[in-house]
This record gives sequence, structure tokens and C-alpha cells, in this order.
Amino acid sequence: MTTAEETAGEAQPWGEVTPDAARRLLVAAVEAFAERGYHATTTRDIAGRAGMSPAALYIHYKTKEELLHRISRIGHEKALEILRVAARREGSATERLADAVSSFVRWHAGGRTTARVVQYELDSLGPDARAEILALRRRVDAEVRGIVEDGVASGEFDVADVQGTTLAVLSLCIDVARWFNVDGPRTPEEVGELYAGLVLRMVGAGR
Amino acid sequence: MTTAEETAGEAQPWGEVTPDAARRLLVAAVEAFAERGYHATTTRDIAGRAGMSPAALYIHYKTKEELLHRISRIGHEKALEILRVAARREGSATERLADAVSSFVRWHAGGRTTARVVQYELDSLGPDARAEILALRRRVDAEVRGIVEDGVASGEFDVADVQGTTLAVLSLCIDVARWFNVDGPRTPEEVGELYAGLVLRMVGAGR
DNA sequence: GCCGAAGGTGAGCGCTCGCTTAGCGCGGAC
DNA sequence: GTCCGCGCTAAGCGAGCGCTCACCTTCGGC
Repeated sequence: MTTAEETAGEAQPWGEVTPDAARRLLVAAVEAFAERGYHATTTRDIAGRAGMSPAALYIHYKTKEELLHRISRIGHEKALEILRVAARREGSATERLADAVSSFVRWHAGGRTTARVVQYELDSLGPDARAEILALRRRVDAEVRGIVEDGVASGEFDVADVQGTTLAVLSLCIDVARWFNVDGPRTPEEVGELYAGLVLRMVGAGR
Repeated sequence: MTTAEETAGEAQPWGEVTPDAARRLLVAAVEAFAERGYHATTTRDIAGRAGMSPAALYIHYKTKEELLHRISRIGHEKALEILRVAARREGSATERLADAVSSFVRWHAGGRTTARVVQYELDSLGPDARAEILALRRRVDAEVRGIVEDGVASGEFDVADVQGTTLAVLSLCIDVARWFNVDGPRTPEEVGELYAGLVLRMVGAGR
């Protein structure tokens, strides 16, 4: 039901997917997977949302799972890039962590449709695709852990369990995709600001 | 594959479900839903895990969805009870919040099988069942918010956005069910302790 | 003007799904 | 001993699934 407006919240989404018909199918799949879940979505539903016949899907994708795989990889790459930009900018560890959390949360809230699929449908992938995505997740974890370690080294942060705290920070951000409601009282920007402040407290910044 | 050991981590699970055959089916459904998700689980799989024929399921439950509904209600009631006990014990808001978080997290980590179904398969319920469960969730939220409000009133906590912070605390705890791994490096007790400390920092306790 | 490739459709295959139905075995009442 | 009723099974129904196949259109190159 929401085709243009909701996905427009994401910055130029899926621009790298060509040709046009393949992108329309992929966008339709993202919406359907986010609404109903991978297993509850039919190939007929995806094709119908894209305005095509059921058979058209198989011209551009070998299986329904390949669609999920493509969505998941592109989404994880986008998430990783967001964190890489925040981690590599100039500034203190405090500033970089706040930036990382607020932009990561904005992505999960604003692009909730995509983020839901990316974060919660991993188990529906086969072993090989799943392993590839898990490797991307470890790089996501490493980016955040790097900032936390920098802050501990510089004395800005006070963290006893770096790995556990990093896990908690990422977990907090990712779960936004589960509960965030576009019609709710908060904008993605507001949640990003709130969460950045909470995370700085979690790492003991500014004590 | 894991029948006795994993569910044994939960305290006397599903003791209220009778008769015995109905309980065995329900436990089998919890395991299957947690492993594969509701839509990817077949009624034949559930019956098979319980050592019965596919038709046996329909003697005790009207539909597959009724199984999920029962699991979800019992699970939410258990979660709510855990928080009620922590919220109503004697002690400062700081002590009660730490208790609530650590016991809530222990439940999500130790009973990850159940918690996964309870927290992540809500969308697979029909509108009526879903509305009933959402009412239980609001009560869960109210319990935690009550503790946070008490802490703010007594001056123990420093929280600008009580509702938003409560949401974040619950979100952090719930997401444990997604990432916790029984074979991982941490016990449920360790995660509970770690998270209680992080949450106290989030609410600005002991500054 | 003709041709081949690319991109699409309508029909439908084989299969498995949730669920139903007819009937079997067996323990307790009398 | 007989019979009832409960708990269960074997078999299978109609429907909808992922996916395929034979065929049709459109269009750039020559």
C-alpha cells in the first residue's frame, strides 16, 4: 500500500540495482518481506506489487531466496558504510560514537522497511548466503568496537567489558527496527539524538 | 534436536498446560517456532517432534495459530510476573531497576527458545489475539516505567525523557533473545549483571 | 524488411500445506 | 462379557505454493 512515500524516506534506495524491472521487483520484495516476513510472502505477491506476472520474477532472479540474499547484502553494506563514515571522521571518540549511534539509529528508524528485512530475516537464508552476511556483521561489530576502544584508550570512556558493551550498543540500535512506528510520536532524528545520549552514558563518557 | 536440556534451563516450563499430550505438543511448537519461525513450521513437524501423528494436533488445538496464541500469552504473562516481582520488592529504585533488568535479561537469555517466539512472532497472530498480547505488553512497559518514575521522583535517577528511556531499556533486554547464544562465552547470569550496570548508567543512577 | 536477443505473459506442473474424516484400540462402568 | 467414549491414527481433501515452459512482443543492427 505504501510504495513511494515510505521508501522515499531512505536516501536514493536501491539505485545500484539494474535494470529497472529488477529494481522494481526488489523494492516490492522489501516491502512484502517487511510486512509479512519472508516465509509468509509469496512470489505472486511480490510480482503483483511490481505490476508484473508471477513468471517475470524468474527472469531477473533464480529463486525467491536470491531476492532476500541481494536485499540483505546491499542493506548490510549500507549499514556498514554508515558506521565506517562515523568511525573515520575527525573528532573525539565521544563525538564519533554519538555520530555513529545517531546515524545508525536514523537509518533503522527511517528505513524501517528495509532494516526489518535486513536484521530479522537472516535465518531464512541458506548456509552459504548466511555465512556471507555474518561476515559483514562482524565488520559492523568491529567498527563500533574500534570507537569504544579508542575512547577507553584516550580516557574518555570508562568501560569494563568492551566486547559486551559494544554488543549492547549495537543491539539497542538494531532493535529500533522492531519497535519504531512511522506514525508514532518520535521522528527518526529524535530517536537518534535520544539514543546517542543514552549510549554515551553507557560507556561512561563525560563523568 | 534439543528437547530436554535446553528447555530445562527454564524454571518448570509450561506446567500449567494440561493434559500431558497438549503440553508435549505446545513444547514441540515452541522449539519449532523458535528454530524456523511460525510460517516456516509445519503442523507435521510439530506433531512429529511430539511423537504423534499430524491429526493429533487438532484434538487439542483448533488451529496452528491457536498454538502460537497460547504460547505468546503464557510467555507474556511470565515476563510480566518477573517484572512485577522486581517492581514491588522493597528497596530503592536503583535496586529494583537493577533487579528487574537482570532477571528480565536472564529470562530472555536462559529461555531464549521461548522468548524468541514470544517477542518475534507477534505479527503472525490474527488481529484479536494480537490486540490481547499488545495489552499485556503495555502492562510490561508500565511496570518498568513505574520504577524509572520512582527513581526520578526520589532524585536517584536523572532522566530527561522517561517514556523514551523506558522504551530503550525494554528494547535492550528484549533484543537479548535475538542474539544470545547458548554456546557463546557468556552465561545468562553474566549478561544480566552486565545489562543491569549499563541500564543504571542510562538512567543516570549514582552520579 | 528481416532476424535474433531480451524481456515479458498465461497456463499449469508437481508438491506440500493446514486441516478433516472415518474408523481403530483400549480402559472403565455395569 | 459388553459396550461406550476418549484419544489417537491413516488416509486424503482442496488450496496455494515455488517454479517452469511454450510462446509472444518489442526493438536495435544491418
